[in-house]
Amino acid sequence: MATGSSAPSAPAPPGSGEKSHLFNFTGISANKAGMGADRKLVADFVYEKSKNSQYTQHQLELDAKQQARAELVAKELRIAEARMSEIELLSERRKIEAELEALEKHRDLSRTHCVVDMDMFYAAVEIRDQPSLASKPVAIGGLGMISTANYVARLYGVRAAMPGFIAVEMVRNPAAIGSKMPPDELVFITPNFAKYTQVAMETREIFRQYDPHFRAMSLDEAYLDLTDYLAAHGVSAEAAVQEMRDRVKARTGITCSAGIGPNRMVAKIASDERKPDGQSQVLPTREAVLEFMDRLPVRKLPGCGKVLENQISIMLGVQTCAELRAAAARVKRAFQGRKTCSFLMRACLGLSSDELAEEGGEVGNVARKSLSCERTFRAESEPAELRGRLRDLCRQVSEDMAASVPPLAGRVVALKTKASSFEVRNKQISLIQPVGFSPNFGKGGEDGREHAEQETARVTQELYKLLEPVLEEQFPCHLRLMGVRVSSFRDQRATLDKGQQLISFFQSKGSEQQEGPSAGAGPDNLNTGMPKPQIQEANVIDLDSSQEDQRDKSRDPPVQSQSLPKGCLKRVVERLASRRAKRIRLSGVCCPVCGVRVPEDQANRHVNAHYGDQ
Amino acid sequence: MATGSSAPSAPAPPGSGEKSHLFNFTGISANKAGMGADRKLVADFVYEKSKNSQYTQHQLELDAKQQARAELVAKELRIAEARMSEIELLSERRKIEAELEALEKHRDLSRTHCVVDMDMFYAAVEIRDQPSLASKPVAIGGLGMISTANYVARLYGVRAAMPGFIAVEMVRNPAAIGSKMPPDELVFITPNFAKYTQVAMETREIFRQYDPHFRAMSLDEAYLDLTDYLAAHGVSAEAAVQEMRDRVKARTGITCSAGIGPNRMVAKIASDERKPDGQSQVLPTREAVLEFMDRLPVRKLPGCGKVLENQISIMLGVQTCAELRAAAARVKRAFQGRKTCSFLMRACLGLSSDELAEEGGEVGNVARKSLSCERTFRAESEPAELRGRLRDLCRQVSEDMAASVPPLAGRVVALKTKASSFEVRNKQISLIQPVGFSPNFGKGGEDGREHAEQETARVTQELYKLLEPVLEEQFPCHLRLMGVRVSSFRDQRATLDKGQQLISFFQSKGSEQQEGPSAGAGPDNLNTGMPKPQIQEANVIDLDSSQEDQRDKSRDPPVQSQSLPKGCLKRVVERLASRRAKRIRLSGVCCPVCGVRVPEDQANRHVNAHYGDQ
DNA sequence: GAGCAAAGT
DNA sequence: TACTACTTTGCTC
DNA sequence: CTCCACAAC
DNA sequence: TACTGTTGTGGAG
Ligand SMILES: Nc1ncnc2c1ncn2[C@H]1C[C@H](O)[C@@H](COP(=O)(O)OP(=O)(O)OP(=O)(O)O)O1
Ligand SMILES: Nc1ncnc2c1ncn2[C@H]1C[C@H](O)[C@@H](COP(=O)(O)OP(=O)(O)OP(=O)(O)O)O1
Ligand SMILES: [Mg+2]
Ligand SMILES: [Mg+2]
Ligand SMILES: [Mg+2]
Ligand SMILES: [Mg+2]
Repeated sequence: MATGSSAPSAPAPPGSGEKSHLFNFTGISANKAGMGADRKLVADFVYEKSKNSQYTQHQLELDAKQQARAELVAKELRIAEARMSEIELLSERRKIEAELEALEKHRDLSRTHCVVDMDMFYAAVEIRDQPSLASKPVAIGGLGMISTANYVARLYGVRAAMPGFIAVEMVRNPAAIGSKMPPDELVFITPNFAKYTQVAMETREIFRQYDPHFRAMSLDEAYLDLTDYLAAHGVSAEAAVQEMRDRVKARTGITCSAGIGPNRMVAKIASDERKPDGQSQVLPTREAVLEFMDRLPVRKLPGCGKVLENQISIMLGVQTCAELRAAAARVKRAFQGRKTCSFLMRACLGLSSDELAEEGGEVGNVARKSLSCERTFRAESEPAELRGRLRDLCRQVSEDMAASVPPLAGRVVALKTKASSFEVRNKQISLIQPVGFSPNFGKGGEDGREHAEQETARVTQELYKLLEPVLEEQFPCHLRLMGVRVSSFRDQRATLDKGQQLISFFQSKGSEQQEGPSAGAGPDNLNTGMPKPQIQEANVIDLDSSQEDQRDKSRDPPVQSQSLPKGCLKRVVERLASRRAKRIRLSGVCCPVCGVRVPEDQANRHVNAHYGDQ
Repeated sequence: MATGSSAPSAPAPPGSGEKSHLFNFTGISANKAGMGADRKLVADFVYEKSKNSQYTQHQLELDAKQQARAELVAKELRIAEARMSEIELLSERRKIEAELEALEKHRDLSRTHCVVDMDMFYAAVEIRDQPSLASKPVAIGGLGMISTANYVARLYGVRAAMPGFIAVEMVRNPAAIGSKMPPDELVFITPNFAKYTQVAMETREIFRQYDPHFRAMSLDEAYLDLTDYLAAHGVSAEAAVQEMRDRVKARTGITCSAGIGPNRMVAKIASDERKPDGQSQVLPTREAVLEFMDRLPVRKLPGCGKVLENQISIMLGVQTCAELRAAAARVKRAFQGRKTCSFLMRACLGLSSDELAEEGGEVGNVARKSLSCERTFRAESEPAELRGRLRDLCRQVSEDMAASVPPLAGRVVALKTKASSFEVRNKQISLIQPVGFSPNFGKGGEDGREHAEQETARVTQELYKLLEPVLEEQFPCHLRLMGVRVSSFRDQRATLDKGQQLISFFQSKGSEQQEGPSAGAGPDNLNTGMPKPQIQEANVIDLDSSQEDQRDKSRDPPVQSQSLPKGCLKRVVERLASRRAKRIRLSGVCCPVCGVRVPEDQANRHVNAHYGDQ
């Protein structure tokens, strides 16, 4: 099925009438698309709607680069394979089989994992609060960007991460994208993050009863190890999960879907199988797992995004996990030396890690590693204007650092810029002395408020003084985005809102890393494009693994939400947060973003404040 | 038509089955109600829905007090009249007629005033941006409170200042309030103040071309003196206003209505006559004006709210302006010594002031006299919690003061509280040295950001230190609202978002004030309830008037918006604002709330920030 | 001047 | 669960 | 360590 | 007019 024929090494000519086949893979790919609208037609539609935009121009360049690399590797692979003798091929095959068997030995089918994921989460909350919307196409977001859409809108091809103005046209003209829906008007709802957080906290109360150590991956998604619960209660996983989902629905009025499997990755993928309000189980046998995996498009593997999917397709001619497994030898050759290699090998066998490496944070919470704030705006050249925005970002970051528990101080500060051409740059500064707050900051109880604000102003200023010269270097420039980021925290303990990065979450440690450079090592950073780690159970193979400490595998209480815009609103709340944080005795709920306890009636406002204005 | 029979001096028994007739006048009264729903049924419905709430309990107490006072005065009036001899009556009548004639002499019909008021403003903007809402009942606000509603919703009885949860039920059950609309679901939209401000600024660009000195009374309302324009262009008022309205519609996509009359009050009332997308003119003849006024319910007079309306009804048995004029003698007796007296006398003759007393602010802008921030929350007793909220309010006020141009400093600081019983208290502190910012604050240009933030923190702290003890005095308490206000500004020049208070706007100076106590002076503060000033043209009678300087009557450029919630969001924006304010050279638009220039793409966010989160 | 209530958006 | 936010004015004590 | 790109929600 | 915001990871230089 490999395509890779005419490879335009230069950026595809924009506006050259026919759309670039490259842009194609930027659009909606095999994965979640489905339902009502034709993937290709949607991609075409989106492309047509923004053919001549800066955004598209930039995307085309990225795509072309990826495509060229993929095709080059594909070519090299073909050449290398052509060169290989039968003996070499046989030996390789045997080696691969041995490796797969080795992996197989560590397959753990003894535990029962479950992934719960709310259905069309933001949209569901809004529709719950305004049921008359249920029958209409609804998008959460605005004309600029959509965060999610209800299933009606999805029938028109509307998706998360789709610009709203395009979605509008799709709903008005369903025929153009192969949808049989009648023309309609897309209803937009500005996100109300506070509400979603509130709902999320309610769901987590329930999850906790099935696994006190569950991990929340985002506001709408949780990972549970049900093994102990099932043993203790003597119920089937199916029944327990059904009950849990019923309780979520009863408590929040919102449906969720769940996947049950012998490890988190399988459970995660399974959670998507019966998506709206359903659950599905992959039985804990090797056969069931492999059968389940085999029919999956590789894109379904968490960590396999559109770029890797395209690489696999172009380089290996592979679409499904079954094909991937069959092509294990080529995978090795194509991705050798990269984590992607063992990731793919393990993933297509349905293997993943089950441990909860609670690196850092509180009692098992995941430690935050960076904190940032960025904003898109109408492209701007005026230095004074840009400086003003930079200062706003610094203040925001400062306030967020102050509101963290414990307050943060970091040794790396970075400025992110995006030009009106969509070109992104990051410039970072490493410091000897961290910038930020002392660990005792915020302990001032009733008083010390003034001190807190002065400190925040101080950190704002320090960040600004550090980054303003960095910005200065960019002039003249025409920017549409700036962002400020702090990392390398002095104190590891600050908990993050979400639990780990899901990929390494599935893979824990172990990597593929250089087994010696191989075929795929194309020019420059060819083959670069994908970072996916590997799967890795509690008992993992770990070929290389020059990793850190392993610590106790105790699972831990969740509490958190998800990476969300911390926008303007955040401020008000943030302050409330930092203040509230000082007297935990107060009633209220824990904000999953900043971990701070806020009074219930403030919860909405509070969490909203973590998000952007827009 | 006088009612006043059974006068329950004690608060009406709550939940005593039948609703109190007192609560009746708390509800929607004669004025704008109309359309689709039966006033009384709506009032009943609302009452039934919240019969036993703290809110209603509190309202009933207020109503009972007013009702008792009104009935007492009515009784005294009746007694006094019964005592009067025929001669006394005749002499009084002659005196009154002389007074009316005196007022009449100063009637000015030479100028052409116009009031433009956007139709269902907030709702119109939202519907413009989502036209599919046009046919549905839409409310701006939430379950707690509605700011406005579209005309569809109004057919169900939904109104501004109505709690959302009641509106929901009205739309679901239209029959209950005498509406013939089919049951439906009310669509709620969270206000997006930034957008409304943007639209308002666009309308004002147009208004300015018809009267460079026009006054903006709110985001959606402007007062123009068209005299010069009409003379210069030789067009009729009707044509000019029609053209202006067309331009507003073309520019903003939103309709407005307008009233044309010989003075502002008449124009204002007229603007409501053909409300959706219409205009009406009251010709500049005494006869036309009187005919227009005569048929008006007194409630239509701006400044005559539900309490005064009720007083007039109970005390005078008067409903319309015609009756009011005929009852001039009783008006005098009932309201003598109060500004209400001359207000009513002048108003029912269709007289009002035309001058623009630009007291204070910039070149003709209206000077702000106070600045405040208040928040409602779930009733709370915990001192620590309340202190935290107090500090937030102080910070908000501090930031607003900093963002004002020029930055503010005030000599009076006040704490407002509302108990869970809805009882409101205000406690103020007068200072020798004003608290706030030096007039040069914010001149720091590119640098001085840090200083600005430290100063803001300083003022926050000063406000808090002043008010925290005041709060302390209230403990123990159970509060549902707190507010912080600063007034008595050192510097008069800070411009306000709206132009004058519309009542005194109609009356300029002149007052009725004590001509010696008369009949109505009941017990305590009987007769208290109404503040309305009088009407008063450029050539006004002004019986007493121990007023201040008169200054030049030059009209002045408007620029501003309206009193809006400055809520949490405000913060982010506010800061942007204050910063931006320092370099006015930048492109962008002027924020009507804080007067600051912000880049266009930030306008929405900016203005939104002035408003509450909710 | 302090405090409350009414009024407007 | 759920009755606003902001500003000005009038009046009383 | 710096920077970019990719991935996820 | 209008293509996000936050965090983490992998890989290359
Ligand atoms: N690209 C994005 N940008 C911003 N927010 C996002 C994005 N994708 C998802 N979100 C937010 C909105 C979603 O409701 C929420 C959960 O994401 P996700 O579970 O992937 O989809 P979903 O819950 O909306 O629908 P589904 O029914 O497919 O799960 O996270
Ligand atoms: N009680 C209130 N509380 C908060 N905001 C209000 C209130 N009343 C009005 N507003 C806001 C929302 C309105 O759209 C805007 C203008 O008010 P107004 O002109 O009186 O009504 P409207 O423009 O919504 O309808 P219309 O003028 O067509 O009767 O001010
Ligand atoms: Mg989901
Ligand atoms: Mg999810
Ligand atoms: Mg209006
Ligand atoms: Mg108005």
